[in-house]
Amino acid sequence: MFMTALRELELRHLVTLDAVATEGTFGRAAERLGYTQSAISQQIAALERLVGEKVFDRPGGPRPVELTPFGDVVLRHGRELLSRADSMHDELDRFRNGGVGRLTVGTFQSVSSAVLPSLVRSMRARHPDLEIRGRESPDDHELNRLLAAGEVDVSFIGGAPASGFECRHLLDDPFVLLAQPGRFPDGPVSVSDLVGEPMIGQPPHSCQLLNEGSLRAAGCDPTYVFRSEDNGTVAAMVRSGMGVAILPFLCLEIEDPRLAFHRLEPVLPPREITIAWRAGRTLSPAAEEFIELASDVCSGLAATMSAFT
Amino acid sequence: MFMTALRELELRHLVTLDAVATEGTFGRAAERLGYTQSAISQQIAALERLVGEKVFDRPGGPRPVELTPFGDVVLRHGRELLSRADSMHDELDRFRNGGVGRLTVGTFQSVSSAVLPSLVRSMRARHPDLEIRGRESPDDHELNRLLAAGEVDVSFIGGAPASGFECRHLLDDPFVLLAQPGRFPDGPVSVSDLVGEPMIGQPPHSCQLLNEGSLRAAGCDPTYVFRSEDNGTVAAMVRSGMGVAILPFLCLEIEDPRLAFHRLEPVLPPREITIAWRAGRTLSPAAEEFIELASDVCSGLAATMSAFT
DNA sequence: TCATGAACATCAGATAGTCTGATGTTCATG
DNA sequence: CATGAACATCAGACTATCTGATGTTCATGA
Repeated sequence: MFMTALRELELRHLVTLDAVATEGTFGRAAERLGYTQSAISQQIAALERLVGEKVFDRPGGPRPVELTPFGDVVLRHGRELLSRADSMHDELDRFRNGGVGRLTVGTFQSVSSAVLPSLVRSMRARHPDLEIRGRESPDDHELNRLLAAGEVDVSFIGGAPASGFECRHLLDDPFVLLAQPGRFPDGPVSVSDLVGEPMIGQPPHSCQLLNEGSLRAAGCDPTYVFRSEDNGTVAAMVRSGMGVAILPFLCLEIEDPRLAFHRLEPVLPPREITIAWRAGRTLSPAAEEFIELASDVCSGLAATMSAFT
Repeated sequence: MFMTALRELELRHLVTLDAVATEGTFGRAAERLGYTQSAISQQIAALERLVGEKVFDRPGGPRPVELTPFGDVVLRHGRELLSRADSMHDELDRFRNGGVGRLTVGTFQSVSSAVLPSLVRSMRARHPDLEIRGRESPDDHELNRLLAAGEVDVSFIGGAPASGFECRHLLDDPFVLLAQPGRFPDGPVSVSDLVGEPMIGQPPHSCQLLNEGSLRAAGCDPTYVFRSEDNGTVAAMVRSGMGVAILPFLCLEIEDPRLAFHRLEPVLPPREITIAWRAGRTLSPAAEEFIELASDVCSGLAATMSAFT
């Protein structure tokens, strides 16, 4: 709760006080500030009315004015206020550029490992003073909640966002089959060949639901013998021969020789990776730029991916 | 030199921003601040014009407004500005009371030893946060110069101050004769008895000139065989029998049994101790109070002195 | 002693900003 | 679809501030 006594104080008054104290006379201060002497006289009078005491002694005649001890106190505080206002102005400018502030991003595992590293590196390189934070959750609903609550400014989402959000499509992430090498011949595997195959998957949320739905639609009602949140665990289970897995491409460690991956036929509808924000809310320039950069990085990623699949 | 861009910013705008951000709606902010909703709307619009961006997202309909990221930056800085303005207000109040600030006092040796200790103790007791400084000089001209230059706020002066100053009389400090015990019979000594007597004195400035002039006027043209700035040295020379000295009473260490002091007849015009400040200059409340206290302390001292002489 | 000029104060009028009160627009809710 | 909450806008009154002209004070120098 802020006081009421100086509510009518304007920065202009303090700028004038400073100018007069620096220049020594009302006239020169007027010249410096582009006012007339009369205006300065009236402004100082207004300031004195506001603070309740004379801030200058006017010796009269052709002698310059001089700060009173009281005026000196006002001036010292006034200069602090002005320099705070200046730094506010500077920071607003930098903020308009995306250069300062805090950007909190919602994300989930595969984006965190495949997209964020280079994206954050680019943002940091452009704006070293921007504070970038992340909140990771495997669950789209949770990410939507964080976004709605304003706990994150933007969030990657593995699918279409809930209503009340706007989003931008970044990437189609195809589902691929993960199996032991030799379990299937090289090349695409038909969904019908998976009927009855024990499967490893993630807990039933977000893209896992999408993928199970697609499989059923394609005529394969999968049986899950193991579910884990952790993609590494899923891969390990597949390596051990416990079953096969269908995962979005971005979840894979494609260099692992102990695993083979196959395209599926028919192709399942891919997981769509988007970045979302609250509808109607003004985004910070940093967030706007982040979205642009994310789009660029994902385009690059899409090109790399199409070389693999 | 302060920037120009936010010169039209008023603290009122920031108070309003804070109120709306806290209350959540323009209407409640209006109620809190005693305005109408329309006024709040216009003030926020003015603020947005000044900073160049929207500070609130207005979702429309019956939903409350919400800060934009930009508005959040403005608010954070604005609150700092407001709290600075508050602390300025507080300090001005304390200053009006004499409680803060710096008070620099010009002084000379006998005042420093006889008057200042208890005076400074009283001021400190009343105003623990007031910073009290002193500048000592044996020469009234130097003290006047310090005063004129504003290097001291008030100054004790051993006589009438130069023109351009106002002063307050504090004390009449009588000149007394200092001699070896037995050199003169107890009681008053006639000035005529000092003719031809070798004398010890101070260098020819300030009260020393006053005292020599008075002696000559009383028919005694003194011969100085030793001059020292330091009253201790003068006393030592008298003790050693080199001569006698005429000094203001306040310069004496009256407990020294190796020295006798005598009133003079006729009584020489006393040294007048005053406290001076620049004419026409507003004094700080602390300085005003210091002058009052000095006056009190010196009244007490005058009573003590009259018991001795 | 007096004219001069520097420096601040004051006044009147024009202008611009801000407040109030009434009215308009938007939109979630039932 | 009517209601009501919430912000925007508008007109009019009022106030503050600026300009330009004029007044007052006072150190200086002829």
